[in-house]
Amino acid sequence: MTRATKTRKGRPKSELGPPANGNRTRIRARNEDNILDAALEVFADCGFKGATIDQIAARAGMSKPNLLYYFRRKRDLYLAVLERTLDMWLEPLSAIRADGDPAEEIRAYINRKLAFSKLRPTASRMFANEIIQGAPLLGTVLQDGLRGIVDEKAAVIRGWASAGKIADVDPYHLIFVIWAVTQHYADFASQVEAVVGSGLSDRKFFRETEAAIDHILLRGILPPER
Amino acid sequence: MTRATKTRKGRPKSELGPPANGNRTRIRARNEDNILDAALEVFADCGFKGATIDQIAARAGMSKPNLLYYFRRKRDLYLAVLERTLDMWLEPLSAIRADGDPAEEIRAYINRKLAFSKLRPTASRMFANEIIQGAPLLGTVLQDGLRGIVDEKAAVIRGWASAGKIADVDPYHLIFVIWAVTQHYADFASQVEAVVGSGLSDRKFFRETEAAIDHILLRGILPPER
DNA sequence: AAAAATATTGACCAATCGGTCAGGTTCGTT
DNA sequence: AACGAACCTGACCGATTGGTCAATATTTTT
Repeated sequence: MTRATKTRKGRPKSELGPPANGNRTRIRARNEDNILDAALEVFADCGFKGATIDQIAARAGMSKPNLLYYFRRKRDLYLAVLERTLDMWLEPLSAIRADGDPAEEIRAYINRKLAFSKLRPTASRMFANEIIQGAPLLGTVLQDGLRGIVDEKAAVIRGWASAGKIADVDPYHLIFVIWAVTQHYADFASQVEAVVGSGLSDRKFFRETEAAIDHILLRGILPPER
Repeated sequence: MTRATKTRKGRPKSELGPPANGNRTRIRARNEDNILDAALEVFADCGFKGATIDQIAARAGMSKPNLLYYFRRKRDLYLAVLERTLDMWLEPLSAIRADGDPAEEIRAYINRKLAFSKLRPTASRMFANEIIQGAPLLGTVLQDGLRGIVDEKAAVIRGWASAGKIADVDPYHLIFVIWAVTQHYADFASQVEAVVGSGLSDRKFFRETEAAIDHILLRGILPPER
């Protein structure tokens, strides 16, 4: 109340989050990006409840009310971060081509998924956090979209198995195994690091990991000939 | 202040948590058990920060101050739950025998680990939560104990590989792959359920899972002969 | 330049939560 | 019965935190 107390009011009040006109501002685009980047890190490190808006705002270089100006609720921000990376998470699976060489398609899928774990480990960890706790906030969003793609690709893999081009393994379990293994190196990186002292960001270790996974999943553990 | 305000005081005050004499009471044993059971569920579902003492106390059928009477701090309870299941978590690996048949030892290890995921899925999820967030509270406790056993068993596996009894795969990666796959069905159960509609508690699905994992890890994905 | 829209913040609030405390009840022992 | 130890609870407190609001600063538009 420094001076002047007449008629001014800041805004129409009810909807001050989104932009009035349809398209977004330069400043808005930049800030939303910074916020989403910061939120990804903090949510991955602390989980949904553990993360605080203050923490994210500080990391994004702004005040808490300013962050809330762009994302009205913590949950909104959380879901925005997940949606932003969902496509990247699903892309490797989508890229499987039914008309390619089966063994090579699967090997390429494994390697793409591992590359994602290397490139976006925090995104992987954030998904892991959410799913471990039963996907309470992501809910059906992920699962509906997921099931369709998985069913589709499982059919492709089953076709390969029926044609004798790959071993006769259940396609769903094959997909689960690939998910499990490739994501393990991102989600449980702290454990891997504790045991062997390296992570996927180490180029040499990445190549070794890739080779070992490819070998085990494609050729198995049993000796080459008996 | 109903009446009588003379000399009585409840307790010596400073140490009222632990029992005065060495051994524990019947009531204490029962309550601690209930609390640890309840805490495991809640911590697995919500993570450390997300879980509340009230929630755990309610699930254990007692008041919050009463729970705090047995476990003075939330962190104490958290660590107690982890320690209580750590042995079960490590046991399958410890049970690997250097003088057994290599392929059978590894297959048995895989199956023991999967059985743990079936029997104690919440324990697995609680460990997963902790490790994903960098094991901030478990810290070196798990990792020190872990590394020793892993190094030991990795040496055993390496010996088998050198002797040509199994394929020449890096033993550490082999262990990571087995961890990843077997724990996946507990930690990401909600995702598995969303895709195929079943979990390890379904006997038929459990047998299928066991068979698929054994097949992929032992024999690989490539067709049996070319 | 002035008005309008957008961006930013300090101060504040209500709810939640970890933990304390004084006192009361039950249990085991003699 | 009685006495101390163990067990239990309602009430409370301080700190944290998600979210609001009025007011101000900055940018964009006319």
